[in-house]
Amino acid sequence: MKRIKIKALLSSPLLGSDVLVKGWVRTKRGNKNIVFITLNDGSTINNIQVVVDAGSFDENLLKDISTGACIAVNGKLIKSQGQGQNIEINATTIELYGKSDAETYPLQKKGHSMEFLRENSHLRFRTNTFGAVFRIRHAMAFAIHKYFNDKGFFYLHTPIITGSDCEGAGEMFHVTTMDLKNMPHNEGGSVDFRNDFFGKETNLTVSGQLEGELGALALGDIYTFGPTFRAENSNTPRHLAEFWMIEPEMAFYDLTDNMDLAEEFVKYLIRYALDNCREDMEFLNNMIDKALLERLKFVLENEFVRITYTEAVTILTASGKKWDYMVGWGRDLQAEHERYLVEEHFKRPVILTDYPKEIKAFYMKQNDDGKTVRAMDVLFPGIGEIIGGSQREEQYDRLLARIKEMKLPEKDLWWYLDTRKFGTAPHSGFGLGFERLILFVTGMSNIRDVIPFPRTPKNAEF
RNA sequence: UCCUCAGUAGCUCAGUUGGUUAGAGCGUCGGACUGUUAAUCCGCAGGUCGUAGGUUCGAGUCCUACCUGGGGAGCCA
Repeated sequence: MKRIKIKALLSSPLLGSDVLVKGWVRTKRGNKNIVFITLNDGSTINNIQVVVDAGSFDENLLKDISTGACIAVNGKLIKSQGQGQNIEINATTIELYGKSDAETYPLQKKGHSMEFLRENSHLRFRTNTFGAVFRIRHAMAFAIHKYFNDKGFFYLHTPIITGSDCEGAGEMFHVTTMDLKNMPHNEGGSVDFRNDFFGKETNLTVSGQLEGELGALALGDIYTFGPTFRAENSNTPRHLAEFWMIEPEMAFYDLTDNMDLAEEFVKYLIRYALDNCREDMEFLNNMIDKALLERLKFVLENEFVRITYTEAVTILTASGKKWDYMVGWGRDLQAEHERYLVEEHFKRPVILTDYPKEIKAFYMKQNDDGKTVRAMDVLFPGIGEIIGGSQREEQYDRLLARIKEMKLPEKDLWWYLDTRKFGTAPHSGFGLGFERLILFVTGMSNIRDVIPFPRTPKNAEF
């Protein structure tokens, strides 16, 4: 007999038919005569109740069916006599695949703290919350590919090991095959990488953007979606040392096109989650964040506010608020400022544009005022910056001048500069932190709980 | 990295101005119950109080350092 997934079983139940389900026991209760097993197989947040006539089964088998055990149940699908569910399975045979010692199995029937479950990341998939989160995470990954594919974007695989440290996005993890206890040094005292695997210093990528631009300036519209690495000692609920990023890069897009795409893209993903992950979303709305669905619908129904950095500074100055950090043109906006704009002043997502060039990356297109660049940050309530992007500087001379001004290693960027030398084109792009999107969509509050195996300072277990 | 709070039973927590044998709920285990819903009821077991020093007649409680975790900040996505 062929196994049926619980999701399929529940969506079109054939009452009276014999079915075979396989899954993990959530709870078991009952007495000498009748036993109820709540079974979940991960296909859906919903469980199927298995009813067992205790007299017709081996006592020891029933004893071994404890929370966490894995079983296969063959039985008849019937209308439930009880209250909590419509259908249930009247067990004919039960095969025990794997026992789960009740004394040592970490997960109880009752709830656990997020911190405890994080220490048990190998088992937390078996909880309702993490089942929901990771099903939604999958759906979002799928929707990202669908959105871009439908729009004619090409998925470009940019390298994970990189030989350049030019993006300036953060501290990098070194990649080497050399003996760490016996690193060769050259006369100046610095490490000699000439005999290393790549013959030069290499790192894990902090962004695929620069390579993405190379693709866009030939294929038109591309996107990357892959892991990125930052060796920053960031200890916050919004940062990971290893996280996934989506970076579209589009030829012939100006900053407005870029903003339009970013807004449409994020709204598409939110709508996809609401339309396709309904039960998981409702569970999270009930158990994790009562305002989740309402907030997501609000974001869908309202346009993002678009203002310039200069306008934001004016608003912040005029607010009369006492800030921990000073507001002033030329200073970067702090979390408290961004939060005020998003959560108090506008009460909706905000896109800030045209930042002072001094606080932004070298590749951003310089405005004619000589002071600002065509940057955009999309700010979300509760999360802060979810997207950072810009129109890129396509003029060779200006880009080179900026590289020199910022004392970046010009010779390492020869391939990047070549795109401006040969058939340059206006283009734009942005980066979306995948886990930050998942945070927003699920209502979870710690980024470590929306990636299966979080990598953070002092933590690489599992 | 900085600020701040916390670390006591498997889990979640209580523990009075420092004072005898450190408590509860849940879970586990044993028992009861013929339809349960994170079942219910009865009972047993379970703790070198994060680690290392120190103060004191006496430390879970006070002090110092370190470790781990939460929240906030910085860096950013």
